[in-house]
Amino acid sequence: MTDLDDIDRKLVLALAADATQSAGALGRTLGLSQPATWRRIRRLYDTGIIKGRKLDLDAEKLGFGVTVFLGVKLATKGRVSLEDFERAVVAIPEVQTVEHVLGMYDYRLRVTARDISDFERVLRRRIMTLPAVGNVEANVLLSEEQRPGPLQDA
Amino acid sequence: MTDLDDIDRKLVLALAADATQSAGALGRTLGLSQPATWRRIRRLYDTGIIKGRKLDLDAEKLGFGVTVFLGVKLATKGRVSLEDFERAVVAIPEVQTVEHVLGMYDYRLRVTARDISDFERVLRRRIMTLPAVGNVEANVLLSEEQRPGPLQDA
DNA sequence: GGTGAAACCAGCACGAT
DNA sequence: ATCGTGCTGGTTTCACC
Repeated sequence: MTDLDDIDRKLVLALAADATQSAGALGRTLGLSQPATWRRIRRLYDTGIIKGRKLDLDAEKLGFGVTVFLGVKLATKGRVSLEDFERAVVAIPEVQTVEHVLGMYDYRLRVTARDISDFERVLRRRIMTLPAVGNVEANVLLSEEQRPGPLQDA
Repeated sequence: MTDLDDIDRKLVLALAADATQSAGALGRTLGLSQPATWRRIRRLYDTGIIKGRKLDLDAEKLGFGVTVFLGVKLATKGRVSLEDFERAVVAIPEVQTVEHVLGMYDYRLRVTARDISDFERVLRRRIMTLPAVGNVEANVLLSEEQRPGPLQDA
């Protein structure tokens, strides 16, 4: 962990809500000059607290109307099984996120497809044929809401 | 869905990989002038295909070392139950994502905490006391990988 | 889509507190 | 150690063709 002062925390919060804001605009709302604000942001990058900026895309408008979360339990799980599975799963373009987890499942996948029949194709031809795959459970995404996270009152 | 031409698709792909790139730099690699590139990016914003730019933060460096996915099954689920649950759950600062899903669970929550004992506090005092909450299943995040998504060959 | 230009911003000096 | 001022080159964002 790295400790941040009050201003850094406000900067991270403001940028987390909208990373488009400029250093000058942020500084104005915080009562800081533009270079001072910029230096703090750069320091947040340099220390790795901010890893980068990512686009927030509308999957539906891009033609991908179906998002499904898959919980995958491996049938066998030595070191080789995990590595084989991970290598194979990241080669599937429809897989957006691969989460290695501990609990009822071994992996959690976020899969996106054009429609339900497209998803069936991905499931049957790509997911079910993954090495060492055991039980698979699916949850179809209806709606999603992102929250600022626990930093707000930290 | 909105249809994009080849250049727009390349723009979205390039920006999805690194949203820091300038319109000028992108235009140079695509053989387009800087304002033309910028107009295309702005059109992607205006049509809502690009919803915004978000920070990619290192939760661990911010002092939140534990991330847990919770699958929540509601005990009762009329319209009121869903609304009550959603209203209560978005008020918990540790909840980063609320996903309404169809399948074995009704909701999937991404919860982040400082450590395991901090997570236990959130689970016992905030999650388990949510209105209409039934069965809860947990998966602890070990590692996570983001992929570009299926647009690459569309 | 291109060109040109204005306003703005990033990024780096230097000096002050 | 960090802020502020002043500056330069690049970027955004507007004209108009």
